[in-house]
Amino acid sequence: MAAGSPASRPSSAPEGTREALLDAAEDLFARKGVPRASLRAITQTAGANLAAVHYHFGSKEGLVRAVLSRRLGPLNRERLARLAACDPGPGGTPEPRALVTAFVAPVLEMIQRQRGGHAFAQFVLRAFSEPGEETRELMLEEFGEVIERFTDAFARALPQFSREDVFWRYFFMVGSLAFAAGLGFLIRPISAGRCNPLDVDDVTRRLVDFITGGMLAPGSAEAATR
Amino acid sequence: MAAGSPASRPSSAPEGTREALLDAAEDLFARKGVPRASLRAITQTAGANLAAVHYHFGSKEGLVRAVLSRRLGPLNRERLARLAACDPGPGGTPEPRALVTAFVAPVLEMIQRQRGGHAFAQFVLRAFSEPGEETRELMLEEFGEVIERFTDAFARALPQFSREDVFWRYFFMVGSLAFAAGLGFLIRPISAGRCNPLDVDDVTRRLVDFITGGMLAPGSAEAATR
DNA sequence: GTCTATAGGTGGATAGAC
DNA sequence: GTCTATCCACCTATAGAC
Repeated sequence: MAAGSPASRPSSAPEGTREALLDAAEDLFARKGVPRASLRAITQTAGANLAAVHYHFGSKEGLVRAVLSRRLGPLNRERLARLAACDPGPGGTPEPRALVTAFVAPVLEMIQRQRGGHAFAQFVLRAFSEPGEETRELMLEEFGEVIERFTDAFARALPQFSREDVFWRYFFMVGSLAFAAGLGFLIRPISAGRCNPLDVDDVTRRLVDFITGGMLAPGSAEAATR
Repeated sequence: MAAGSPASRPSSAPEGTREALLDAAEDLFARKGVPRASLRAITQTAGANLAAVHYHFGSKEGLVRAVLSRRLGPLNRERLARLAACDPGPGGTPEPRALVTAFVAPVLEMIQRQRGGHAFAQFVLRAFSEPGEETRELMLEEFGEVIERFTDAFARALPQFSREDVFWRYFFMVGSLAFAAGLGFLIRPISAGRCNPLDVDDVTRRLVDFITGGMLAPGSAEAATR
């Protein structure tokens, strides 16, 4: 075991190359942005060869998609599982705060627990805000079921609102979460160093408070019919 | 007038080159992202020469900074003016909803009224989420006074909350606004086409409803002292 | 599956004439 | 202030040996 350390033999773990590439790509995409993260830097970090990217993922874009899917899949499955757990069944009315927590908490916990979680969250926000259509299509595929199931649940939890209202509020919820998750460190300069973004339980509680208040807020849109 | 159209004489308006470069850069940065917007494409769109960028702005990064400052300055002055208008003076308590409106409305109105406003909003969101330190520093300089004045006003409007609470809620407000302003079109796939992001008055009302509800939400963070 | 070598293209930046 | 021409670094992608 001690002799012939695997680290010195890049080709000793053929099945590890793909994962190593994904790890390195995720880190570099997040830290430098996709356009500035070169395949040379990625393959070098992964201890792999430049051509390996094209063998495993076809292209740089394919690598981007694979990096996103790898984490978003499990994350959204976790969300759906928590949603199912707080659903009282047909006829019942789910608790709005529980729905918000089921949506928000898995993201912030991933950021805290998984290595590179914060960088990944920032990467997801940037992937959304990038102009290219392709990445965004993948994202919407990835989030499709979550959107459908959660907006359904909120519609039942908030019967006083129209379906349109629910979609808009769901959208605002996504926004505050995405911003807080990807750019949480900005709270430091904003608060002149008085707030700590690293206390994830605290941030989760605060964010759930805020979003729940927003979801439950009385609507002026319908009232102001003119 | 008809003879010798200015469009065919790029050098006929020497003082316009700088502004033309800013216009073209803003559009291309927003639509393609900074790294993929080449100086060649920018100068060609502006009807200027490649070297003009380095003459006027020193570098591509200098051009980025100039593009951001040009719009953020007036926007934030407008916010501060509206904030001053809804401040009842020392001893008085400002209306939370009015503060939220003063913060949010100028952004959405700019998006609607100014040419390229939507693209610019998306560009600002991306500038925040980009890893580079330099751009973010400029942004925080640009927003510094707005942060200070608005958090002060909210602290007076919401005396039941600690200063820390106010900073966090201000941060969440920025998140939902930034996401809604920069990625408002995402409401279409989310709502399966049922919501319209182009009705700015409607969006403003909905967003102000949501944020105001979040700002006023009872806090569980302090209560749960554990 | 992994490697080397290279093709083929584009980028930001600059020198120097006008 | 504006232009042309060019330098040099870098990128993605691929061909073909092992």
